Formats: sequence, structure tokens, C-alpha cells
Amino acid sequence: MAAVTDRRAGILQIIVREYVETAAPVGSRTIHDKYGVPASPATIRHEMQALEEEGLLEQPHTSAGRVPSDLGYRYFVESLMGQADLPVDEQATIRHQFFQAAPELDEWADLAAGLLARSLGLLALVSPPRSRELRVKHLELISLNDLLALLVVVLREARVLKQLVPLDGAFAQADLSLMAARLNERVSGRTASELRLATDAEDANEQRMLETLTGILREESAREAAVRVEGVAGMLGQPEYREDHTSALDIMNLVDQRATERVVPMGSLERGGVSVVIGDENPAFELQHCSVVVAPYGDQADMSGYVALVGPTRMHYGRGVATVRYLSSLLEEMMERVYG
Amino acid sequence: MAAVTDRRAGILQIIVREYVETAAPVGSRTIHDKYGVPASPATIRHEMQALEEEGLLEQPHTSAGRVPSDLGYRYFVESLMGQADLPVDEQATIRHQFFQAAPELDEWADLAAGLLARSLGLLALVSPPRSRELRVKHLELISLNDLLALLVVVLREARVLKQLVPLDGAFAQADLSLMAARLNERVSGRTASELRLATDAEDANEQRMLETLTGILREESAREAAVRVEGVAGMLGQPEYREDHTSALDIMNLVDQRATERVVPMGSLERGGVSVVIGDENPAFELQHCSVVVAPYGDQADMSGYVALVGPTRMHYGRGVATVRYLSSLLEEMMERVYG
DNA sequence: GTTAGCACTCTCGCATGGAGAGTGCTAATC
DNA sequence: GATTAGCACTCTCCATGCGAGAGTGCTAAC
Repeated sequence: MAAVTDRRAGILQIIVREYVETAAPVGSRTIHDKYGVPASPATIRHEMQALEEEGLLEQPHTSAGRVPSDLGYRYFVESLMGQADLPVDEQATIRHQFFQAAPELDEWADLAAGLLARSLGLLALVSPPRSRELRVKHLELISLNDLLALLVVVLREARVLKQLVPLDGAFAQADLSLMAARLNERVSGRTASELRLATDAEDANEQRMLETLTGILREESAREAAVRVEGVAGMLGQPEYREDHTSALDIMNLVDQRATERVVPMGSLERGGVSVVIGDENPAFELQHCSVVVAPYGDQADMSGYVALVGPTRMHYGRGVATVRYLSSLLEEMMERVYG
Repeated sequence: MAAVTDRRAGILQIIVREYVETAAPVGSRTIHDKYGVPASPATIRHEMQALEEEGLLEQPHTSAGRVPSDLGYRYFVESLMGQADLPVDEQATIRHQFFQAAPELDEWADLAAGLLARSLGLLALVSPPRSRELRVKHLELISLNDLLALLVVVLREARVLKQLVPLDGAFAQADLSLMAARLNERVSGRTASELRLATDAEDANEQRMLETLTGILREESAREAAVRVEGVAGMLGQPEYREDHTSALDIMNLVDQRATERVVPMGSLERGGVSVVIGDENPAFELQHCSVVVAPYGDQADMSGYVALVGPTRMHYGRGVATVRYLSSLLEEMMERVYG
């Protein structure tokens, strides 16, 4: 069993790049002519055989060229691809757009997903950051009409939750503001779990508000983050799905069902870095012909989301990783800068 | 040019129903055997020829059965389909889910889109209601840190907008609350355009807040409503897109680009009813092999959204119209009931 | 007006047969 | 031993042809 010599690595690299670009199996002649490898096609074929024995290449059928295997892509990503950053001008363009946008976590997630999807022509998923532990910053009660008030809760990270609350009896806005002030003294700065311990109120209406508040918080932390999905059309435009309709359908089903946990298993995320999951490494069977490039962002346990790219295994890993890395770090920086 | 006799209408109806179900051209034998029409296949063929001359049927090729033309579907929808309501048990199931959900416009839109898409296996678009004229109900300032406050604006329809506002100088929450109280006196109950006239403040910080407020309102009313899209997978699963990859791609592009105005031209919406746009009646060329079933909901000019269903022209119009009608009326009822 | 019979047309599936691409093997060469 | 030229081999792809099947339109009889 021969090792992966330098020349073989070079050939593998050429095959990956060429195949990513053309989506057609790569033959020895192309490698020789187009890339000027100083060896005859016959020699290159020898090397390709060796690479196939290593499990890094595959042949769709006897007389087609070679195609990288999942293992081949893995080798490419690990050892050949390098760690080039996004070109500075692209960085600047992206950065500019973020500073133009409204300083909103959800807005940023939208923007990031759109940029990522358009840049790669693939499926992008961005989850806005969620804190594990919701901490109340402030609370307000607004009278809508005689029977109905709106409870507005501002969380520490400037997120706003709201809930309609039926009232028994008429309350003027002034009464409600007073009640809100009293409640704020008790709840502001507290987390959901701290609140649960200290729910004792003299007034029935205040008691009700407190219960509503804990209800909202409980519901909110149970709710899955509304993941932004972009680039369905681009994904469907990939040549692999032009014929093979079923696998495209499977993927869309996965996305439609909001089963994003299966697409991006949060457990597998390496902190502070970009993870690449290639083909059959993927736990979800629908994605075993796909690769996922994903990076978490946000601080450790508290406010975290992720930026993910989903495409066929034949994707531009260099560009994908660079873009995902830049976006995740930019999102983190924006959060820091604005909400820090 | 023969008229559309009763028997011909019956045959057209059978062809529509059969084709909608099987997606295969319908022949005279099928009509005779499966539907027990009291006429021989030869006679039925005669009638089908007449219907083809009327432009209501088409032949994919010489020796296939017939398929309804766009005009044929139009005739079916207009004269043959009837106006059956959704079965009461389905109504009850849907209703139940709405009352379970949080009383939020956006939440309802999500729910409606999901239900519609799943019920028909097609693409559903639901726009949450947007009021033309934004009216401020209440405003609040929350101190996040020394340099940053959060401006929270509650609109009359209980929608909440927010914006980060940088501060020059330190303000305690008490100061901000006081400022908010002063501002509320000036802005609450006002629309964006009314505010624009009356922006005069003594204090520089208050002036800034007022400007921020009008900015938010301007931005918000310029922003397109975030339309809920569901059922991509179901749509792609339709037999028409199994082969014809391009048109599926075109449709997804349209949806991805947020070009929902082209999918659902708001101008064409008939108030208080369900509109059906069939095939080439559609202004967007990407949708000329699709039909759109759409109903607006909400009160006249003020708070309005729509419920829309997009599918191939071969869709179950009866079920589609009934579901869209029920959902739009239910959404309107929910709005009335909760926000009245 | 309706119907049976029949020839006709068109699609679909399948087999056939190059043409082309790319390989693996062998034997000669550096 | 590594490299290379030469060549037979294999497999896909595409165009062609053919038969089966489906459904029609036409004609003539009822």
C-alpha cells in the first residue's frame, strides 16, 4: 500500500479543483494538458490508480475519469486546501453592508444568509444567536384597550418579547405604568430561573403578570431559533440535482420541516473554528451526498448561533470555509461591538 | 362553433378531476369505463373534439388523451367547481390550532402557511397584515449601558419596533423613563405623517429620539412584509417538476428573490373574495404554467395581508379555494377578536 | 345523434450499433 | 525501478430502428 507522495497529492488537488469547477470526471489527459503536470498521461494514470487504492478517488464507471471520494475531499480539506482568507475587497464589501444594516441580530442573520447563499450559489443557514439563559432587562405594560394590555419584555441582549394580556377591569395607562414600575423592581436583571423562585405578589393582577412573564420566558427558551434559510434556487441549480430529483427533494424536506438540528448538529460544532462535514460523515442520511460547512459564533454558552453552508460534496471548500469563517467572526464582532 | 352543452361540461369536469388526480392525459375509454358516462367512447371523442375546438381541452400529442387547457380550468373554476366549504371537522382542527398558538400576527401567518402548504402539498405564501399608516401607541426607552439605549415603539396593532440609539453622556434608566414620558405625550396616537409635521423639541437628545422614531417608522413602512413561504418540498414533489427542472428553478428563484409582488400582484386582489389566476393569465412569465389562488384579509386599507397558494395549473382548485378562503376568513376573525 | 370498426399516429421502451473517452496492461525505454 | 508509448478493452452516449400500446379521427351503419 503506497503512501500519498507529493506528486499524488498534487494530482488529487488538481482533480478536486477541476471536478469542483466542471462537475465532470477528470481524466489523465486533462491533468496532463490543462495543468501541465510534468509526467505523461500513462504515469498520471498509475498515480491515479494508487490514489484510488488509498480510497481517495473513485471511478463512476470503468471508462470515465476519476472523481474525488468523500475521503479524497477530506484529505483535500485537511492537507491541500490551505487556510486562505476571503479577499480583502470582498471582506470590505460584506463589512460595509453589515454596518449599513439595522443593528438587529435577526437582520444580521438575514443578511449573512443572503450573502453566503449568493456568494457560493448554495444553501445557507444562519441561526440568530440565542442565549441559553434569558435575562430580563426591563418590562413594560401598554394599554391597548379596556380589556387588553400588551406586556413588552426587553431582554439583556436587546431582544424584545411581547404578549397580550387580558385584564379584568379597566386600567388606565398610568395604572399600568405604575404596575410595570413595581414589577421592574422585582424582575429586572433576573433570569427566568431566578424568577421562578421569587414569584410572590400581593396584587392579583401583578401576580398574573408575573405568571405571564415566566410563561413567555419559558416558551421562548423552549422555542427553536428561527433559522434563516437562503439559496434554495441556487442549490437546485447545481448540476447534481438537475437529474437526481429525489435527493434534492429529500434535502428540501429536511429544511422545510425545520429539522435544522439534523442538518447542523450543534453538538458537533467546534468552538471558534469552522467544521467541515463531508458526505457520508453526515449523520442525516439525506445529506450523505452533501457537505456542510459550519461555524458557531457568539460567546461560549451564553449567546450563540451558527453560520452554515450546505452544498453537494463537490463544493468550493476553500471559498466556502473562508466565507463562513469571515461571516461568523464578523457576526461575533458586530455582537460584541453593539451589544458587548 | 358548438356551445358547451351539459354533457360536454360533464365530460370536461371529469377530465379535470381525473387529470388533477393522475397527472396523465385522459382518454375516452377512461371516461366511459371509470366514470360510467352513458355514451360510447366514440361519442365521447366527438364531444372532446368539440371541447377542443372551444379551446377548453388540449392534446399533448396526436394519440394521447386530452388535458384541460388554461381556458378549460378557467371554465371549471367558474362554472363547474361549485363553492363547497372546507369540511367542518377540518375547519375545527385548523381553528383549534389557531387558538392554541400565541396571539401574534406573525405566528398566525407561520401557522397558516404551514397548514396550507401541508394540506395541498403545494407552495403557500402568507403575508402577515401590514397597516399602510403606522400609528404610534406608545414609546419606551431602555438603558442598555452607558452609551446605548433601546428605543421600543409599540404600534396600535400591538406590533413592536425597536432600534438601538447611541447616547452622548450617561443617562440612568430614570432619566430615560422621564424622557420617554415627555415624548409619549407628544407622539402617542400619532401616525408617521402627523409626526413629521410636529417635530420640534427643546432638548437635543429628545430631538434625536424623535428623528430616530420617524426614521424607524419610515423604514418600517418602506420595508416589504416578511412573507411566509412554506411547502417548497411539496411543490418540488409535484410530477410536473420531476422532469422539467428549469421551471421549478424559475419559481424558486422568484420566491428566493423575495419578489413576492410578482407572484401575488396585490393590485389584482379582489376584496373579500378568493381570486384564482390560471396559467398564462399570470403576469409573471415564470408562473405561466402555474396557478395562484389568493385571498386578501384584514380591513380595507388599514391592516391587510394575503393568503396565497401556488401550484401547477393541475391543482385541486376546489380544495385550494376552500382552504384559502377559510384561512383568510379565520385570520381576519382572529385579528378582529384579539386586536379588534 | 350514436355507435362499432378500423386504419392511423404518436409515445415509450428496448435493443442495436457506432463514436468517443478514458482506462489498464504490456513491453520498451530512460 | 520509474516512466512512457502503444493498444486493446470497456463503458457511456447518442442516434436509429422496431414493436407494442394507447388513443385518436374517420367512415359507415344503426
